[in-house]
Amino acid sequence: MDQVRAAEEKPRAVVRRRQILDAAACCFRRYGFHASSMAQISDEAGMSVGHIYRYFPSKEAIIASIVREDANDILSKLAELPCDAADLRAALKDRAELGVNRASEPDQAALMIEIRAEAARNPAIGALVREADAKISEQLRALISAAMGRPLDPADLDARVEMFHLIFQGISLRTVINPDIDRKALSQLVKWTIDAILNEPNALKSAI
Amino acid sequence: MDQVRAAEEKPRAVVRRRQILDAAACCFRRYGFHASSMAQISDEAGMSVGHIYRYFPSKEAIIASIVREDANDILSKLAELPCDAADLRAALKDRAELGVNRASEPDQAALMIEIRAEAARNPAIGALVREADAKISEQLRALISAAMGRPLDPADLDARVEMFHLIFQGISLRTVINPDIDRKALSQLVKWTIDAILNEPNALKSAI
Amino acid sequence: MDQVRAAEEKPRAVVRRRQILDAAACCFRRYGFHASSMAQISDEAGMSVGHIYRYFPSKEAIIASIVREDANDILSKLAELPCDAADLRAALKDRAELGVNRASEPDQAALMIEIRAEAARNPAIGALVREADAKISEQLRALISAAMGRPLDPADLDARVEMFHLIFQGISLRTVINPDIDRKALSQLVKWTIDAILNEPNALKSAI
Amino acid sequence: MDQVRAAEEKPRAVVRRRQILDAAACCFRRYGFHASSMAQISDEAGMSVGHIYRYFPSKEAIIASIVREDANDILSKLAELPCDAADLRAALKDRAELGVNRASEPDQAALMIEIRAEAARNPAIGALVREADAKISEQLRALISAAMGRPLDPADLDARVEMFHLIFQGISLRTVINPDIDRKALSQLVKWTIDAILNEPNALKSAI
DNA sequence: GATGAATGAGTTTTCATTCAT
DNA sequence: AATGAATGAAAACTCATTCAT
Repeated sequence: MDQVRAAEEKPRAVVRRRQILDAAACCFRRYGFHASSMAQISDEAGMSVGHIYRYFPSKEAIIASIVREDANDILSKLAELPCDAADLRAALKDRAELGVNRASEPDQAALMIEIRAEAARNPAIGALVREADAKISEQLRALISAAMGRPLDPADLDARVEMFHLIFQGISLRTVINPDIDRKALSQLVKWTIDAILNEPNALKSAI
Repeated sequence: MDQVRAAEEKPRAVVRRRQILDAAACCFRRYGFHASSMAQISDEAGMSVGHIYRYFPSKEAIIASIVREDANDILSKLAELPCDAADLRAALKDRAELGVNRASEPDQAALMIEIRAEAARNPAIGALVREADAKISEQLRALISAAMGRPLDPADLDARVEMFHLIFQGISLRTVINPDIDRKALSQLVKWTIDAILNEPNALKSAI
Repeated sequence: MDQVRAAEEKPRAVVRRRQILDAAACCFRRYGFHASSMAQISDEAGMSVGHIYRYFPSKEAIIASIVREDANDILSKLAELPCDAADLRAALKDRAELGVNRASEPDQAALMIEIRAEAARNPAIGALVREADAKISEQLRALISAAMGRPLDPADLDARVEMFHLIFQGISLRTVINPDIDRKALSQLVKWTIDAILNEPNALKSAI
Repeated sequence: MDQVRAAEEKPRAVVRRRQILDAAACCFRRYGFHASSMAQISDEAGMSVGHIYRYFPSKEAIIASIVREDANDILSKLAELPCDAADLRAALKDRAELGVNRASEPDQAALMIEIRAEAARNPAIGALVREADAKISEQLRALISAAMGRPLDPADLDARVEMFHLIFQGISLRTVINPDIDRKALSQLVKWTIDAILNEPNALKSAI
């Protein structure tokens, strides 16, 4: 019986946490972090306010969890890319379309901007986002280095990494303001941009 | 003395409004729209809370004013660009560096993301931002068309316009998370990207 | 224990609402609707300000509840009167004394005038009071018709109904200004007045 | 020149006070005492807020002035009645129609109820209203005694005086709630009521 | 485990009143 | 005499959080 319990006990909590996170994400997307009240979240989660506090010590902790999940999501997507240089460049561009589509999903976009805006003002969330970003950047550094097939000056490499971040987060940002972009055309432009980022020889020298 | 007065009397209100807008922008950058209380703004403005309401009917009206000023700022920058196609392409790239520097100013960046996050949930602010965006897009459509020297499919042109928005707003977005980007390298990457956006023939056909 | 609970659980909210309404009525009588702050009401109710808002969505909703209760109170008093014409005329006059006593209770009087003053300017409360009044008037029309034993011109009947309203509400009004009226003498005058209202043949023709 | 001044100086202030009182009465009728702001009054009076304070030390002082004027108005109307008993009874009933019409003027009615409601809560205004009422009551006592042609027990007389107050103030009260009363029919009923008040022998004995 | 009643500090906004000009 | 800029205390209302049941 203890085994049955052990097998159920933990999932119970996991399920509850999921309910809460989904409900919260839903509210946050619609109203933003500050305009979503715990009462709204508990309504959406089908759970009492007080009960949420058994699973999360505060509203901010819910936000933090959502930020972490969002980062892990991206990381797992990046981990699916091949590691050998030959396929990588093609794979990166092939994936561009998927990336564009994901970044321009209204739900994804709304949450992205809400998270970044919160990171700008709330140091705790800011640290979390930066930490998550650093992990993604590390992956991107490896991918870009491999795709370009030669070592880059660190600052140059970092700038190219930023360009990757920038493009996909920028798409989400734009989606919030203008949801009617032609995704096909945008994907093509993103591919050309990736080409530019991966092909040009030296961003630092040329810049002078 | 009446003349001195006449020259100062009207500005009095203008000066007050400026004080308030500057104080508010300062608070908004640091804490966001919702975490900035009218009390904080009035402290920062060196003015009583009640007095702010002589100049703005609500907190939202202050936000709206700041949004409008931000848009006008960009529009006036775009208006400085030459209109003849010959210089335009070069000018656009020359201006890229200025644009990157502006977009990566921490103050500018923080306000940009705050405004967009607010636009995502507050319909009134959303409409204002979209309206301002539309004006900027119109300018950009003319500039890109002129620089490319030939007509583009409207959806294709719009996508290229979005790429311009996306890059500069994306830079602000990234600045909030990672303020230490090498601006020189980033400027060079942006120039290459602008080249890609202005040179490639047809984003819609290739995309198929 | 569940039964005990079931018997107490629902009343909990009812008890709370009562506490709030009683506290509010008390404040309203003493200071009026607008000079009674939610803080005062919550003090009087022995409850936090925020908690009141679990039971009433706004201060105006509290006022509306009190207005409704006041009207229901009068209606239930009228419903106790006999329906057959024979007893009615006597009953109306017998009840006059009770009516006078009720209308000249200082608490009742203060609330009555506060409600009417509010109805004069607040359209929502005005509608509520008129609606409640209409119900009472309907009752009074039936009672007067029955007591007079013959049909009256509608405008004539309505005027007599208004005289009933006027007398009892007027007593409350006067009580607020002059609480020391001799209730016995006043009751007698009211009885004579009711006689006048119920006996005279035709108010419209004579008026010409 | 001093004489000219003296003849103008005082009127200037008098005119200003009038402007303020008229504007205030207008606002008070529409929004009530508490919902009328000094800014609204000053707008209506075509005068700056600060300037009003040259003529009235506070908002309450304006209210007090209006209350006093209202009372004087009624007193001067009563003073017009004949003093000899023969005509008086007829005059009182003749005047009933005028009284009914005045009391049911919406403007008059709105102010009357606002004043009484304020008197119920604000001791200073309460005292003022009672004082004014006392003067009117004194007049009414004389008129009723004269009209009845014989001495009444003081409490009896006072009750009849109250009935007079009650009827006309009650009409104002009802007008606020139901402005569509048939004034002709109401006047007739009021005349019958006045008959009842002036004819019946002894309110105190009969009441036992 | 689960509820939701209860708190009170905090929010935006209004307004009578003062006072320098 | 006249203005209206300026104040700040108070209002209605919200909400994250706690805790008895």
